[in-house]
Amino acid sequence: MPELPEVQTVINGLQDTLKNGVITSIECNYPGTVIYDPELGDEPFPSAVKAYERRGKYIIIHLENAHSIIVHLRMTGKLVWSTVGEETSKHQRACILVGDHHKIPFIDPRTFGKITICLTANVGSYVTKLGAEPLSPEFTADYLLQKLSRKKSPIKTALLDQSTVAGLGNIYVCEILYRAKIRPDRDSAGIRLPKLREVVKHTKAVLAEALANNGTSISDFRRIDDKTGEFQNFLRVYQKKSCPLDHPIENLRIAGRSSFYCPVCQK
DNA sequence: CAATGATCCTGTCCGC
DNA sequence: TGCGGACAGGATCATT
Repeated sequence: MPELPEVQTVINGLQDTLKNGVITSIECNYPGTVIYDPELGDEPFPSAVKAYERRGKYIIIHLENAHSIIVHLRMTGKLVWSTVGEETSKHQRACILVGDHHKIPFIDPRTFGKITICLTANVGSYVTKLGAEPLSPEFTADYLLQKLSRKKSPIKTALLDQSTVAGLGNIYVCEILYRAKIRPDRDSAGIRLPKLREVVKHTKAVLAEALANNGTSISDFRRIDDKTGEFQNFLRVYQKKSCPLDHPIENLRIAGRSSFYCPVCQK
């Protein structure tokens, strides 16, 4: 499940491999995976990469010719830097062709991932309703208090909502709430400022640690060279039987999502 | 307007 | 060994 650290890891990989290379075309191998904005101007390819950007879980590749490519990996998507001629995965849903000799297949068994091609000026219309970037100075306890004070949903659900904070998914929210010692089913609005400071502190810490470890590979996530990340080795509650203090972990279903937590450590 | 539930989809795992 | 069913879940859409 690619979340912020995994998405950033993919972008870091693109910066090391694709760099400012020329994208010659993007082929679509599964209906609906590649979306062309109706306002698209001229033929967007070929064009060299100008810059990379991440917003929440979106990978944004800006091209020199004022077009942009927005990639969302959803649950099982991955991009793998490859050489033309390498065999094609049966789960390849699209393919970014680079120069004359390279390709970046978009492999996504569950087919939820999307690649959108649009004018750079229109990127905002696809990357909408996103809250603050959790690693930015904008993400503070005061910011969270303002976002959560009127919410009726549990804290777990509120943190998964991309309009609260952009880039968190199920794994990291479980880990953050464990570190902040908050039960996932607690009422968002009832959490006071000192606790929210803990949430903010641990959010930034967990994401930074995961980033330093190239993300979490629970199932499908892979780096651009198809290697796994390493942060799965440091998870404390997600899919665990017991927490680091040896208390049994429970799994609560909240808003249809599994929520791993320690009933002893989290109140 | 906000919260909830269904939906998309396939590989994997479990029980019988 | 095989089969049916539950499960995994990010974002979007429809419904309450």
